[in-house]
Amino acid sequence: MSDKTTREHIVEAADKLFYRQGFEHTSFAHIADAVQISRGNFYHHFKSKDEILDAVINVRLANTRRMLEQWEIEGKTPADRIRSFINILIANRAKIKQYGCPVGTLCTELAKLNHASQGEANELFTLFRIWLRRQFTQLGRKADADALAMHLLARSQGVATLFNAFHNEKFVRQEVIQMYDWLRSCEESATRNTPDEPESR
Amino acid sequence: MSDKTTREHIVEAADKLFYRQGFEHTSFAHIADAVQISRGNFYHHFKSKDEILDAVINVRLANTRRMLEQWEIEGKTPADRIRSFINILIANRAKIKQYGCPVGTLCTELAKLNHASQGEANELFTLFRIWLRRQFTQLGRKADADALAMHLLARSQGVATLFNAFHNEKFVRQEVIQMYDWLRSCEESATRNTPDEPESR
DNA sequence: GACATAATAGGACAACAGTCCTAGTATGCG
DNA sequence: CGCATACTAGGACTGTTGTCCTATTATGTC
Repeated sequence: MSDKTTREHIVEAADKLFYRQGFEHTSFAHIADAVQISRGNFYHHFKSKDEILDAVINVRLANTRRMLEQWEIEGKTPADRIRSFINILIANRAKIKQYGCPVGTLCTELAKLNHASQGEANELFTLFRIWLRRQFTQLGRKADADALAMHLLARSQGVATLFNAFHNEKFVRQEVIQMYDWLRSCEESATRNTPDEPESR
Repeated sequence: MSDKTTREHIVEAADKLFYRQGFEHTSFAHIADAVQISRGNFYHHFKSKDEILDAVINVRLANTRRMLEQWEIEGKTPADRIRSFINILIANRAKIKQYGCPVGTLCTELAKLNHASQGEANELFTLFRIWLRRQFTQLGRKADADALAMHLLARSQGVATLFNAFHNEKFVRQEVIQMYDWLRSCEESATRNTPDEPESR
C-alpha cells in the first residue's frame, strides 16, 4: 500500500471516482477525502483538475495497453483474442451494470463538456480499435478489418449502455453469445476466401 | 414564438441545453440567459432544478410518443416502421455527431449522478423498446421480439456513441446498411417459420 | 550539521452554484 | 373599480467549487 507514491494514490482515487461519479461531479474534496490528504497538498502534485484528468487518462491508456498485450499473449488464435474483448462484458458486468463502460462514459461526458482532453480520452477507443483491427486482419479479413473492429466496438458499447440502464443480465449474455456467433461467421467467410493457408505465422 | 408560455420556453431551453452540455453542467444562469428571464422568475415556475429535469423528460417522452405514433401511421409494414427507427441515425446525424444520442447520454449521466429521475429517463428507452418489440411481433417474430428490440436498440446506441467520439460518417452509413440487412434477414426467417399467413392483422 | 528542496497541512480567496425572499407589475374576476 | 392572484425582477443567502498562499515538516545532499 505504502510503496505507491502519493501522486499514484491520487490518480488511483481520481480514476475510481471519475468512473463512478463522472469527472465533473467529482470534486477535489472528494478525491482528497478518498486519499486522506489535505486539499492544499493536492496542488503540489497537480496544478489543476484538468491535469489530474490527463494523468487518469494516461493511466487508463497504460492499463489498456497492458491488457491488450496480455490478451495477445494468452490468445492462441485471433478469434480467441477477439473473444477476450467480447468477454469484458461478462467479466466486468458488475461494474458496467452500475457505472457503464469506463471508456464510453468518459468520452461521452467530455464531449458534452467540450473538454480539451476529449482527444486523449478517445485514444482509449482507438487503442481497442487498432488492436481489434489487427486481430481481424490476422483472421484473414484484411479488407474490412477496420469496419469489423468498429462494428464490434459499437455493439459492445451499446450493450454496456443498455445494461447500465436496464440492469438486465440475461440481455448481456444473449448479446455476448450473438457476438461469438457473429465472430464465427467472420472466421468462416474468411477461410472460405483464403482457403487453409498453411499457418504462415 | 409568443404563443408559448414562459414555462414552455424554459423547458424548451433546458431541453436543448441539457442535451448539448449535460444536465449537471447546465446552470440556472445558463437557462435563464437563454430564455431571457430573470433568475428569480425561475422559481415561480419550478421549485428546483430537478423539477425542470422532470419537465424536460416528460416533454421528451411526449415528443417520442408522438414520433412513434407518426411512424406507426407512415410505415406500411412493420419492417418499414423499424427502418424509420434505424434511420434516425442518418436523419439526426449532425446532432448525434456533436452531442450523442439524447436518450443514451441522459441516462448515462443520471446513472453516474445516481439521480432520482433515472427511472423516468430510462422510460425513454422503454418507449422505443416496447414500440420496437411490437413491430417485431407483427413481423412474425413474437417469440424473440423483445430480444430483437433490445438488440437493435443496443446497436444504434453503440453507433451513436462511437460516432460522437470518432465523427466518422462513413462508419454510420455502413452500420445503418448492416442494420437494414439484418432486418431483412429477420423478415425472411420469420416468413419461413410462418409461411404467408393471409394477413390476419 | 547546514541548507536546499520536496511534501504536507490548512486556511483564504473569488466565483459560482442552487435556493429563497421581497417587492414591484400585470392580469383576471367579482 | 377593487382586489386577489399570477408573473416578473433582482438581490440576498449559504454552501461548494477550483485555485492559490503561507507556514510547517520531512527528506535528502554536500
